[in-house]
Amino acid sequence: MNEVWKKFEQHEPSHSTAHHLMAIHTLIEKNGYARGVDVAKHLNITRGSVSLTLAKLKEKNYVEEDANKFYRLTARGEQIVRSIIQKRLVLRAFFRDLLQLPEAVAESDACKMEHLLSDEAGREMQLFLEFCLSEDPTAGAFRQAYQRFRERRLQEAPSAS
Amino acid sequence: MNEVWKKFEQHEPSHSTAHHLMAIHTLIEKNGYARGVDVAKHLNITRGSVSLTLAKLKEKNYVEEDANKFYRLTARGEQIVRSIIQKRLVLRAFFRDLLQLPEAVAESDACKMEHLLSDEAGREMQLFLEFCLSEDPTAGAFRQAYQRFRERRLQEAPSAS
DNA sequence: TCCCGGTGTTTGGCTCATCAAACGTTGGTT
DNA sequence: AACCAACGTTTGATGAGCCAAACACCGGGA
Repeated sequence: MNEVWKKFEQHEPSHSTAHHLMAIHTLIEKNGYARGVDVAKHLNITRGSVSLTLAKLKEKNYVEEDANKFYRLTARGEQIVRSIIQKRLVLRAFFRDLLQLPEAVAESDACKMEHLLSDEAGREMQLFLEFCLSEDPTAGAFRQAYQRFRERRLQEAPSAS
Repeated sequence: MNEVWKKFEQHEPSHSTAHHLMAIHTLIEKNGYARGVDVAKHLNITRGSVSLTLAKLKEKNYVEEDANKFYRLTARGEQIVRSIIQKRLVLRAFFRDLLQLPEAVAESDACKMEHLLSDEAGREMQLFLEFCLSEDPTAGAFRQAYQRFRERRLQEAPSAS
């Protein structure tokens, strides 16, 4: 009956894959290189685990390593990282700036979902957010009206499910 | 450095757990009962797998079974199901009605994320959606303005990342 | 030169969630 | 009473990801 739910497990990239690729990207941005031990420290897991995981990601053609075991992202890896970064930013902004959730919650929710959001949804969400937070007077009026609506609601029912 | 990302794996409930509980709920709603084989068919997995998984969920006090092996949700299980249903509905409506994504994409994205969204985010999202889709004139104007904004954007750049 | 610290790899083990297949139990038919 | 079909359970296996610990390499002091 239900077929959609199974796609979750096979979802490419997995949460782990996503964060390994993101780690390499971030480390190269920051330090100019990314070795296994750097990835391990960044993700707070062991070198052994990183070694195994990155070997698989190498086979899948997401990452490469040079003669000195320094990791690089392939074009495919870069593409995935770009798409995840876009979704993370959009999700975080949505949660924080539109829904007014605390920074930490916005961050955590965005991190949990960033790799699962479809490309289409990522695009549409960005468009939507762009308009919502724009200087457009309608958008501004909307934000103010929502603000009032929300406060009224929270006063009426401080904790309704 | 990064500590948030690890919460994903330990996230309670897991995707699998969520769908087992949802299956029991749905089947009882529809048929009045839920046996192992019903859950298996509904989730499209084997009876063996269901047997093992539900044994664990019984230990975690999410489900119970009566003398005839008919499953029921405990109060804790019910609570989780309610929270997931709420998030699924909110997410689906957000994707479909606000972002105007195709039904199938909205459904699939909602299913992937429903169990990961925090309660706070679920609540705020529902509030936001309620206002956006309400009869409030400001909300109506906003929807129209966004519609125009979106179409303008899609004409300008039919496929920009 | 010898050794040690930092790094990568390998191995054995663990949990979760799945499968296939064998096995057990039970209730209804004949 | 005998049997079969439906159902639950158990077992051995798989694949992802993780850990700890042992092993392997390599380069820079002393």
